Amino acid sequence: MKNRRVLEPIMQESTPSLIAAQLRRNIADGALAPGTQLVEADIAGELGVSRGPVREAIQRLTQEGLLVSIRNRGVFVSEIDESDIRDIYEARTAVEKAAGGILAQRDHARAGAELLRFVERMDKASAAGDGSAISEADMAFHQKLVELAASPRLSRIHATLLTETRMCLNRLQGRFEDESARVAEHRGIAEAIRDGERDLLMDRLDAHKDDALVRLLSAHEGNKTTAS
Amino acid sequence: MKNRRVLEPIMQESTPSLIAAQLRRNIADGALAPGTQLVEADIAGELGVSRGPVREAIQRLTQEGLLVSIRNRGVFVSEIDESDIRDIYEARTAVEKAAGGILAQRDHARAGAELLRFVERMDKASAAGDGSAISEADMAFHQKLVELAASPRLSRIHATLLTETRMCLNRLQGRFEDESARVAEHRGIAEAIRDGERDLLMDRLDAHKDDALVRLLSAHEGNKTTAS
DNA sequence: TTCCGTATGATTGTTGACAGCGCGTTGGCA
DNA sequence: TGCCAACGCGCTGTCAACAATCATACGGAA
Repeated sequence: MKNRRVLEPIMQESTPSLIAAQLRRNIADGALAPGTQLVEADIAGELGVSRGPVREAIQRLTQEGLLVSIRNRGVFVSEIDESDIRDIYEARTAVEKAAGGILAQRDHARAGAELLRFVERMDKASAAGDGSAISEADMAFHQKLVELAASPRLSRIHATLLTETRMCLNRLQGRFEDESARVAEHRGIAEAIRDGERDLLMDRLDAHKDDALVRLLSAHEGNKTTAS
Repeated sequence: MKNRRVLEPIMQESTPSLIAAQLRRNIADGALAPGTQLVEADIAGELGVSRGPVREAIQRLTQEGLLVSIRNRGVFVSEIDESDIRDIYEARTAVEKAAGGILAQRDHARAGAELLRFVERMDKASAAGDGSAISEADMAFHQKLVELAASPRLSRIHATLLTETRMCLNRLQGRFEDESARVAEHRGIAEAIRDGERDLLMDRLDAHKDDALVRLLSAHEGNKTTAS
């Protein structure tokens, strides 16, 4: 049986996966604010399914750390405090350094070139002044970086951390001052990979983390009053 | 189902958690061999609970990567091939390097001293020729290393990777040749942390990974016939 | 003999209902 | 007025039953 064209993998996503994806998106982009309570029955009714699949989806997000569940009370969207922001970026950088290390010692050139294309996208978005497009390309850059390392576990871990990062970024809401610097950082990372400069890459990834933390934490300080 | 336990510490752990822990232990120590099918109804009957909690526990382990679920077919204990072993150790080392980096720049001395205690335990077990005790202390060392970094996310990720490591180690089953070298490696890592020698620590963690991979992959080669 | 269609059995996916726990509120009492 | 206890409500935890789906085995036709 020979198919000249790929007949579409026709893999229907399971119901809980679909629900989880939808909830995850809503949490990531801030539609569901931190602290919000999610009620299984309400969501089930809203989606037209039973509580079972909803429960399963919620359980999944709980394990990802996006929700916290209190027995016999309810599940709530996780609140993110300053130490969480640090933790997220620490963990994310750890994963990206590992991925970068793998890339630096095989496939430098191709991976670097691929990543530079994402930097171009960021650059265009920056020139157009489209803040959300910059963030989008930013996320895509980091995701691609890890994806290129072809490590299932690193990819899975990173995906989780990336949605948490999105939650962090919602606090900034477009008030970036130095977007050109942000683009330059990514270009530096991509170039270090392209050239196989392992040590330089590690330094730049660490610096990228530190810069992001400075930006986020100062902003967090400013938003403190609205956090209650 | 009624719980007739009287005056236990309080059964605050949820039922699915207990089931998941039990299954996880059985998978980690090889009681449930890779490829084994788990049937919800059977487990439920065996434990005297309904399929609901069992399903939730299975779903949790699936997300951890210990089980693979095929729709309408069943869930099976994950098979681990050579690339998985590499991936597990790559990811685990990434986490431990991050944790080590945090420790090296604050709390060197205390953390190093604490870890050296675990090295002592390994040493004693090695002297006694107790293979499983060595592995136990080995795991405990790595867990403690990450725990000391006080990063919730790194800890959670690491815990998952550690159970997968246990699955890998089941293939060796006590045929270690150079256990003294194994102990020495851990001592070297602990000392590098104690002294705040960041670069040295990173090198030693990488070396530890490479050594483990050599051991495991050669053993894996030998076990290939039993893998069908 | 080989291939296709069908029947059957097993297992997961989904549903609605019931029970238990904790919080908030209300009512009574000092 | 202030405090305590009992009550009710909302929600999750758990359960048993039903539906959907896939793998396998079997039987018949080319």
